[in-house]
Amino acid sequence: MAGQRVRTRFAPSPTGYLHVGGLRTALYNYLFAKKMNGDFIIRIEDTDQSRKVEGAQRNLITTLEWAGIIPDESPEHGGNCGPYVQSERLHIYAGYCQQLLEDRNAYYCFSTPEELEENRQLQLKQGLQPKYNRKWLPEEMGGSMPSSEVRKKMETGSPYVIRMKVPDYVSVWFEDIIRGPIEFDSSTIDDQVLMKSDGFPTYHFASVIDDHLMEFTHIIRGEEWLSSMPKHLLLYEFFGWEPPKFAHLPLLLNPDRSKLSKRQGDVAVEDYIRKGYSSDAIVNFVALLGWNEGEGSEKEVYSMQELIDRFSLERVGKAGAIFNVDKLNWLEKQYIKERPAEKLVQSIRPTLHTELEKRGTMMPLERITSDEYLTSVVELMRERVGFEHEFVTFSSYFFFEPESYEEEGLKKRWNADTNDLLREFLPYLESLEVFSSENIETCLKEFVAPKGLKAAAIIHPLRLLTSGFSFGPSLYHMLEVLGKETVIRRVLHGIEKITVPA
RNA sequence: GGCCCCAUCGACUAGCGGUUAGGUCACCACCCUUUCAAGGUGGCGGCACGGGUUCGAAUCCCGUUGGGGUCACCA
Repeated sequence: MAGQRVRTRFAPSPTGYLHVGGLRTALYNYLFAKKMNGDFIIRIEDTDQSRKVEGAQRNLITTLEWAGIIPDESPEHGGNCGPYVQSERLHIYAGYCQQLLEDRNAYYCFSTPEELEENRQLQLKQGLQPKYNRKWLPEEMGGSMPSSEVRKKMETGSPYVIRMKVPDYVSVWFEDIIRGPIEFDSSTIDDQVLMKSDGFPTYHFASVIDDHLMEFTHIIRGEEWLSSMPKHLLLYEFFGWEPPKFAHLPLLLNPDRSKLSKRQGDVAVEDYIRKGYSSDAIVNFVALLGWNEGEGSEKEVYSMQELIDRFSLERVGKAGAIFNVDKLNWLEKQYIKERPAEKLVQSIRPTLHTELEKRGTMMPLERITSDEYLTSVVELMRERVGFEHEFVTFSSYFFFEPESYEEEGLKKRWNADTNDLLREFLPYLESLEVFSSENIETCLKEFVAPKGLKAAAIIHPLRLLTSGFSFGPSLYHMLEVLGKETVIRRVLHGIEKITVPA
């Protein structure tokens, strides 16, 4: 094991969308592998045919790649340890199962689900812990079932499962990278089903076989798997394999501290993508949910590369963490503030075009879709938006005429003279040769000074008429970007429309 | 209920025997300012409890409480 190349895996079942908890598990696996110059692999655990969802595999991988988590091996990328889909490895499991049977570490069980349930109820009624009663444990393995009975059932073609024979009263011990030593008593665990009656392996069996065959050095997975460790460890022992190192991650929690689940908010990564979160922010946020670099670091914003450089499993916490959107929102803003304008421009274009198709604009199309124009908008708005799409939706006045004027603003900023004042100011604006923020500012101040008025008397109404809102970026800069024509048109139109509040 | 895991501000966390218990988000106030943001300054707010060990415990040990996970022919 020493000196071996690190290999980690993310092994989702294709039953739906990628859960944010799954994203974090995948991320930690990825970060650890990359930090150690190793490989990160995706394996699909589709041993439950009934839960399989069409397209889920594709979706899982696409979403991970969106997040920047690119596998070195996967069903879609290939690799030397394939196939990477468990339903294509059935013959492998069958072989290993046969070995277990021969070594008397596993046995056939013909109990029906109804029988099992009945037994369970009975035990419950007697105040006992529900546990398989080992009815079909053969005589030669210490049970009470004669092998003739087993053979008889076999010959009649009765459906069966194969169970592992858990040794009585042995202590199973291992050292978790995150949690330290953990010990279990085998008497508390059941004779786990290894092979289901449909011929498919259970998770426990398939994952142990594959983890070994695919040569993973570290298994990093959610805490919900901690309690099945003894079963897995016993299997490694049966086969005489050296188990990999294990790290069980703390769970992601709902605000009420239960395991993060639907019905208490969004849990699918796609939900957050749809809302407009960037992979930068999501990855950064999720990485910090359970990990920090410690040593007095006060860094909050990490790129993927920085995470790779600094990640370590030893610094993953033990306690569950609540998925709190406030911090995510803040991170998203940090990234928007830092992101190069070209990138922002590029990413808002699609939103802009769909909006333009829907609404139509009075502004020159070539101008408002130009790099130059969009860059100005982005620079003016980047500290004021929470999501990239808000460059278009939240500040739509850069592209469309205001459809209404904020009522609160009107009430506060309008008086009987306002319309006349604006009408009088218009020619001054119109006379500006160069419609720059500096010129607009001087012009406005020179207009207002002799009247003994404050600049605010005209600043606020001007903002209201040109944007429809009482808030926004620096007025002079905003007007410059909008351009003389648009500004004059909007003011004129506004004066017509607005009647002075009584 | 059995087994297992966990426990520092509302949230994410630093802390690994001696700190005025630090940072970030959120919240509040002030400053900056034409508005809104951004930014700056400050504030609010925490070691679950009880026993030990120790000259000294947030830190080590035990217990209590609380929370979570898991007990499937699901993963």
